[in-house]
Amino acid sequence: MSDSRRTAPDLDETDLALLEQVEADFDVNLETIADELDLSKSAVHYRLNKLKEEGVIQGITADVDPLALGLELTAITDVMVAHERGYSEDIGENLLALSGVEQVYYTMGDVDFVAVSRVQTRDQLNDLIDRIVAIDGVNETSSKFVLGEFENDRAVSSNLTSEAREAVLDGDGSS
Amino acid sequence: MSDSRRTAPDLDETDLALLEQVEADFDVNLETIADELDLSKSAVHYRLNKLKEEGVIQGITADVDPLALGLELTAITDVMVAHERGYSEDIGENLLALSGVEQVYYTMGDVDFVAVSRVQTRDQLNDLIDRIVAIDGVNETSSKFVLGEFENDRAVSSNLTSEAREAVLDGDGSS
DNA sequence: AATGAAATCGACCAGCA
DNA sequence: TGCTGGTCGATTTCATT
Repeated sequence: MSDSRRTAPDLDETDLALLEQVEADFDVNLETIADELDLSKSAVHYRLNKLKEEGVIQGITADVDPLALGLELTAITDVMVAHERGYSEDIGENLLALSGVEQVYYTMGDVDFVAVSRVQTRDQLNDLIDRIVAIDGVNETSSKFVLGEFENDRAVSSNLTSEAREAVLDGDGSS
Repeated sequence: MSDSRRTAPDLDETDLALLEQVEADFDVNLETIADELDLSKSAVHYRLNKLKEEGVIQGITADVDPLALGLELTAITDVMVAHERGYSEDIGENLLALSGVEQVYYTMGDVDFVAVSRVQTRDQLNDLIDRIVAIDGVNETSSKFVLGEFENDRAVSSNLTSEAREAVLDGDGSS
């Protein structure tokens, strides 16, 4: 389960602007970013390091196009489990461990888990659903086929409501 | 809608291994990767460039921890729309445009869209759902609260079944 | 597709506001 | 604490094979 970081660091507007930049594209000169933000290269570097150390930036990664690997079929599977025990964590891990499963959410309500999967062929999809059902504790599943995706490029920082932005900037200042 | 690339490039095992590396962590020396793959730095660089040009690598980005921005509440919302027209695309865009919405899937079945959202407070969540319902064409929604996430770090390349790996490596060789 | 050399960029340091 | 400017090592680029 994601259980990242304890300390909520307070960020200023420059940090937010920087995050928006690098969350969209890190494959540029530091100088380009520096110009954009009216900062020196060193200052950008300094802030980036801090953000990494604080865990705000969890990592720098390459984004791979699933279609380029032939993963043309996407499905969303609702998973219902037998509710007796505290096995939720295990079942979540088991779901995620299945190859093809990209993301697993543990949810409140009638549905216990939502899994997003990508595969190449209908056979693989069939097989994957079989493997989900075979997990110990899984009672029932219901899958939706994904016809299209609208993606935000995962831009967390550029996707805040104005209230949310303010709340981020209102650090408690206790550092 | 994601409609990325036309040409399905054929990749070899080195490309796949390289993708797995950089998809997990790009914040390292090229030499580290080169050592890992028994290649020269230049060769690594050459292949990375090719992968970027081919669109296999869509970009290099910083991954920001939503929790660090106070986005502690995640919801998955099923959206049902009025089915008369071909407005699906518009509705998808409208959903994604709402701040707080991170990802939108267009699905087959009883549910037409699935939206994943992140916000800081219950008020923001309430407000977001109101804004979803207010979109023209949206009929009904049903939301699940997310208690936990199991994430694959979005590692597309390291998440292939053995069949899928083989299918990727069986390029048609037409380049 | 891969190499090595030349130009460029980023990481780090000491010092400063 | 956050930033500056400069240095050195690393990376990108390009001509060459």
